[in-house]
Amino acid sequence: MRDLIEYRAEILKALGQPTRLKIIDFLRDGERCVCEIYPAIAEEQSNTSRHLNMMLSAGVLSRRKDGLKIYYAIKHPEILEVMDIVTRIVKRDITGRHRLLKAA
Amino acid sequence: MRDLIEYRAEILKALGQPTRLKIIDFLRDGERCVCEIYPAIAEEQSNTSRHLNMMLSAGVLSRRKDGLKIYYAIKHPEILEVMDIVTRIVKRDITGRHRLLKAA
DNA sequence: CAGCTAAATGACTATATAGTCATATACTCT
DNA sequence: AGAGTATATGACTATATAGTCATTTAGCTG
Repeated sequence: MRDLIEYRAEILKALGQPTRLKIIDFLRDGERCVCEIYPAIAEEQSNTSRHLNMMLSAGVLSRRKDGLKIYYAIKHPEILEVMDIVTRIVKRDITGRHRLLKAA
Repeated sequence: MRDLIEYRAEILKALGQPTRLKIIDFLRDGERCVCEIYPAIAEEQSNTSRHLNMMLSAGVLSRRKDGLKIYYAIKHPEILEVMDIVTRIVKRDITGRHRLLKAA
């Protein structure tokens, strides 16, 4: 049970960062190579590579080589379920939240 | 959409840390006061308090005062859905993973 | 009010993280 | 082999994080 907690935390932490979230969003409809990902999310190639590797070793992404290119994909469909649930929470919760009061 | 990403990341980050995960697990069957939480997870009162406050402002927990005691609870039932999904991923993925090879 | 209990916070330390720039590695094609 | 493209990594900086210990704040009760 101890190890399960660490592993769960690792997955959730991998998802809990804006740049990585952008990557997850971009990978939603299938695998993409790094050369497609970093321009899409407007981050440096090296930074993107680090985040991809981080999510790979957290068990969030999978990797496939094809010649020069390396394709990353979301490893478990449930990851997208998680994202959908969190999005739902945010959208429902966002009304009346201090966070949005600055937009007023 | 920009703000949504930040907010989603904040929630997921709040869940992605072992000590906070222990708290979430402990709060699974209902609200508890700080004085129950920190002995249950075997962490210092001050450290526990910080994590609780962090999850509160991330929108993961809610807080209720009752006299001297302050009761925290999981704010959205969906948080538990997220935890269940992640647990399922971990349990399925854990076989044949380097992480578990050290136990061999 | 005095003393008690519960929770939060200040000050600090050690470590982790995100990001950048430059470079190295790996593969392809001529 | 050499040029070119795709990805990863070393070295570094700045900031964030988790944790500890000591103290403060808040509310209760005698």
